[in-house]
Order: sequence, then structure tokens, then C-alpha cells
Amino acid sequence: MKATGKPTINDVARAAGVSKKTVSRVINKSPQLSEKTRKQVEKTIADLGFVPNLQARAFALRRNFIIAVIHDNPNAQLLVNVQQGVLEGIADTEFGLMVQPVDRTSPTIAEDIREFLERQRPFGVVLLPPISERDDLAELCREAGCRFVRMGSVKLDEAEHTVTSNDREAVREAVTYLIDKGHSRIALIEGPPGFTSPRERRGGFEEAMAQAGIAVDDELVKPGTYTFESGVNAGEELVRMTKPPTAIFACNDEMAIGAMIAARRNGLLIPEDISIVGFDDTPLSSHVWPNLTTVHWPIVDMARAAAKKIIGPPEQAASAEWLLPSTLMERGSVVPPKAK
Amino acid sequence: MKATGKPTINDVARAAGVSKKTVSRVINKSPQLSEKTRKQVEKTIADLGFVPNLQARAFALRRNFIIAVIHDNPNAQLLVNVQQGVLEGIADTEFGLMVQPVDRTSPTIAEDIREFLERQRPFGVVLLPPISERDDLAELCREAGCRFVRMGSVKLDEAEHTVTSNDREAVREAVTYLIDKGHSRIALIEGPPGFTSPRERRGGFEEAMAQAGIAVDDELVKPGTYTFESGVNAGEELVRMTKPPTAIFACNDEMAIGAMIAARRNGLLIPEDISIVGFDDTPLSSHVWPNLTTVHWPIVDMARAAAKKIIGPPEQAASAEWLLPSTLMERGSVVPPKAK
DNA sequence: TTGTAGGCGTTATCAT
DNA sequence: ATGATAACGCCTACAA
Repeated sequence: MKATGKPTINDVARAAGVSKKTVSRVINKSPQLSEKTRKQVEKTIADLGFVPNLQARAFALRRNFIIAVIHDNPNAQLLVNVQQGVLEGIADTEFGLMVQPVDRTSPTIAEDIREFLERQRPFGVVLLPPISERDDLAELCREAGCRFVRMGSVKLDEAEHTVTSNDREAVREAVTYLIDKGHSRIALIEGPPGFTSPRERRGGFEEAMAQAGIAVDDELVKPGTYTFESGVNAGEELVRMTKPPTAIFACNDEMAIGAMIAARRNGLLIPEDISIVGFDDTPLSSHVWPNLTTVHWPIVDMARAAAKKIIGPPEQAASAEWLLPSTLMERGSVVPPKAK
Repeated sequence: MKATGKPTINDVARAAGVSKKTVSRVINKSPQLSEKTRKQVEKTIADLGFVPNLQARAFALRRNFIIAVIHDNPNAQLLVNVQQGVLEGIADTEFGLMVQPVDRTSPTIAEDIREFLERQRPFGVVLLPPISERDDLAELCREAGCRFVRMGSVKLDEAEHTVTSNDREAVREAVTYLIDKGHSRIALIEGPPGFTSPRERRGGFEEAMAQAGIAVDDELVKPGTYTFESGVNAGEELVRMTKPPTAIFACNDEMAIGAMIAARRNGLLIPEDISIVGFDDTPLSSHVWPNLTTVHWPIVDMARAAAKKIIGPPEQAASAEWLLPSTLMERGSVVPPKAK
């Protein structure tokens, strides 16, 4: 009768003595059903061990039960954290997780994404920075009928489609923390130009300095690209200055650790000779010595929140929290500057 | 006529003046079709811009066009590399990539995987180590009607279901390289007990030493867990010995770098005072200074090969290569030992 | 509140 | 080699 050996909606309908539409209504938790019928059908479902066929539902609804993470981000730890967060968000549901990298520099990126969406028809999409900032790509999701959430460092869309961290505020807090420790010659290692998160982080740095009435010394602001090497390079330049900074804020942990290596290679002790603060709170930050004081970026929480917005009712997504705060993790890489 | 606005197989059939089954045969490259009909239908397909609906095909075939990576592996870089490899393998096909982590320590792992396979019905599954070693989980894939490939450090299954690296041989080569440089007091930092890859890597170490007629000094074999910290700990113990080793082989890069940190913290220069070799060739190995000499683990290639085995014809999978060689990457962390 | 009829887009079966 | 017809399992629209 059934090729797969599994009961279908028809089997349930027959066994329960109702139509399959009624069974369908039970599956989909339709509100207009007598309590009696619902209970009875639910019992039959349980008795038969019926599990609705996801592919058939997907076919009828023209939507797969899948959340896709679309990204153009080379950072392995970030990706895995996002995946973990999404998986937590869809735990105990019928949803699965797909991953689709794209090439930001490709002229066909929009076409590539459209094709992906039309092929796989994911229920929803999580867009990671930096491509989450592109309105045209978000529009693509809307056109394809996908729910979507854009992750970033600033609010990119309506609450329904946004999950962000408050990088600016968190950095301001971190730099203020350095200032409160007594530092005033504070260096900044920037992130790659042209992206929002580095800009926000730099903004927070400047705000903290301005708030404390300290002028930002351009000599102490070094470019970086979020890579370990760029942190080493910037660190080298900083510690070799005739009057080096007493503290460094790096826009991510990898660069902060690069700067640590550079400082140490030049004979400086950390934190005694120079304090260092990072951003992200990657596992590495607890692995180096001294443990890196850094800003915890709640990327797992953000991804979980994004997934829940997508699979939950739209009105709930609109009212749900979209700001997940970054917070300072005080560890071992900061002390007050040496008295001169 | 068509709700989605897209042409369906019916539209093609009508326009081409054939039955939809014939169109289906063209889509599926059925061999028994007259060249003339095929050409004509193909032209109609192109004219109409017809793209077969993946969900409908999936429904009819009871298989989604998806490759799932099932894993219980905490290493972010490994996961991302595997994902990249699989994506390369399915590039320009209609397949997508799903990711499903599982908990190795959970008693319900088999049930969890079965449920996932029955829910999402992936076309194929890539099993990562260490769970790829469990025959019962592979059997689960077979029962669920999924193609599958098991990745590992030894041949775990028939060629059709296997992609492996030759860790043992590669380590033997790496340690022989150290011996050829003049080292004889060579330490080993092991991987976590109970898994195959650490066992193979240790085996390669022992074989190289035996081949050179050097007895393995148990004092110089330290346990590790593949983590940075365990490398630091093992490294500390080794360099503090009254007669420390002149070289260390660590079973992965993270531990090798941990050992580098430990050595340097104890006043040793690398490679002058102590040579270090790792395994994996993670990005980090080219980021530290000196660049780490390490064994390149071809994980991306392995994953690509796995994906191709899965989506290609079975007979091809059986005959395709299943062994991807690991090779030594000579960089800056090895020199001959100091003359006494 | 519940049921009937029909459709979603493809593949499989079995003719011809 | 090709076609007619019936699945596949669910959902929507409309009717009762």
C-alpha cells in the first residue's frame, strides 16, 4: 500500500475515520478544530507513529524546511559560531541548516544568490556581514519569498529582519576602561576599510577618547585587515616608536594577538609594558598568555536569535529583540601604565 | 496557468509536441532517446528557459538534492575546510550543502542521525572523523538509502565509501626528515587517546624511529588532546627536562604552536635551540614566526573527492581514488641540532 | 467544524 | 523510442 512502509496522511485519516484534510489541520495546528477531533486524530497519529513527509509538505508549500546561511566571510571561527547558533535556534524543529558561500567580488553574486534561492527554496536566510549590508541582496530574498535576517554591527533593516550587536558602544566601553586604568597614549589597530564593523569600532574608540578629552594621535592609529599578520605589522610599528603607546586596542582578537607577538618579540612584557585589548572573544583569546582582555561579540546568540525570528511567527519576529549587547571580558592583558 | 510564473515540464512537452515523460527523459539523460527528439526538446527547454523544479523532483525521487556533512568535530578550521571541499565538489550542480553536528557522547546519536536522514533525506552524506569510524552509523546511511563517504586516516570501508589520508606514512616521512637533519632526541606530543588519527600518527613516529634504529624514549612522549593548551603543557614539560629534546613532533599544528610558545617562554630560540614540526597545515602554521614546518593534511581535497564520489555514478565512485596523500611542508621551524 | 475535489511538478509503470 | 496514466503525500479552495 505504501511504498516506503511508513504511514501517510491517508492512513491516519482512514484509521481515525476523518478526512485527510482534517489530519492536515491537526498537523498544522489549525485553530478551527473541535478539541475532540484533534485529540482523537493526535492519538491516531501517535499510535501509527505517523511523521508527515517533509518533502511532500515542502512540495505543496513551495518551501523547503531549511535555513540557509549565506555569507562571504573567510573567518572559520565566525562561521562555525554562526552555524552553531542557528542550529541551536532550530533545535527540536524539523528545520535543517544549509550553508552557501558567495563571492563578494563576483559580478554575478546577485544572480548566484537568486539561483540558489530558486533552486533550494530555503524557508529562510541568514545573511552574514559584510554582504548582509547590501540592500539588493536582502531584496532578493524578499522577492524569492524567503524570510530573512541580516546580521551586522548596526541596524540594517526593520526589526523583523535584523539582529545586531552594539560594537560602537562596546568599544567605547572598552577604551574607557583603558582610560580609567590610567592610559592616555592608546593606539588603535583598525579593521579593513570599507566595512561597517571596523568603522563602528573605530567610532567607539573616538567617542571614548573624545569623552575623556584626549586627542586621538594619528600616529597611534594603524591600519589592519583583521588578520594575524596585519596585527603583527601594526604592532611592530607601534612598539618601535620613540614614544610607544602604553595600550593598544585592536579591532579584533587576531590582530590583538598579532600585536602581542610583535610586542614580545621587541622585548616588551604584556601587560606590564603595554596593555592590549581585542574584540570578538574567540577561543584563541583565552588560549594565549596572558589571556586577552577583549570584547565578547555575542555571535552565537545573534545567530540563534536570527534563526528564531525566521522560523517563528512574523509578528513575533518584529517585536523580538534585535540588539544583542557586546560586553567587555576582563582578563589578563590590561594593567595601569607604568609610572614614568 | 502556472502559479509560479515559471514554465513546467508540461509547458515544455506541449511546446515541443511530445509527452512530458519524454521531456523527463531528456532532463535525466536517458540513453534510449532518438537524437532528433533530444535535440528538439533541448531547444524547447532553452527557448522557454525551463528549469526543472527541484522540489518536485525530490518529491518524486524521495531524495533531496543535498549533501549533508555529519560530524562531531569541534575544530572550526577543519569544518570550514570540509565545507569548502564539498562545495567545490558540487559546484555547478544543483546540489546544496547541509551541516548536521551530532553529539558523540550522546546515547541517542544513532537515533538522532536516523531521524535527520529520514527527515531531510539527503542524497548523500559525508561522515567526518571521529564518528566516521563507527560502522553502525555508516550502516544507518545505507539503510536510509543515502550514498555516503567516510573520511578518515585509514581505509574504513570499500573504496566507494572511503576517502582517506595516509597519516602514518606522512608522519614517518616527517620524522625521518628530522632524523636526516641530525636529530635523534625527538619528542612526540600525542593526540587524544582512543581515536584513530592520533594512533596512526604515533605509529608513523615509531616506524621512523625504528627504521633509523633509534629507541623511542618514553620520557619524550607526552600526551596531548589536540588543543593549544595541551601543546603548551607538553612543551613546558619537555623543555624543562634536564636533557631536553632537540626536536619535537606534535600530532597537530595547534599543539605544535603551543609547544613553540612554551619553548620561547623558557628562553629557547626556535629553531636554533629546538626544532618543531606539526601536522595539518592550518592557516595558523603560516602565521606564526618562524613559519611552522608541518605535514599538509589534504582535507579540502578529501572533502571534494568525497562529494564527487557521492554525486557521481556509483561505479565511478568505486574506482575513483580514495587515498589523498599528506605531504611535508618545509618551512622555518626545523634546522639541524646544535653541535654539543 | 469538517469534507470533497483538484492541483503542485515530477517520475514510474506499462503499454504501444 | 515514445506516450498515457497513475502515483508521490501534502495543501488550498471551496462546498457542505
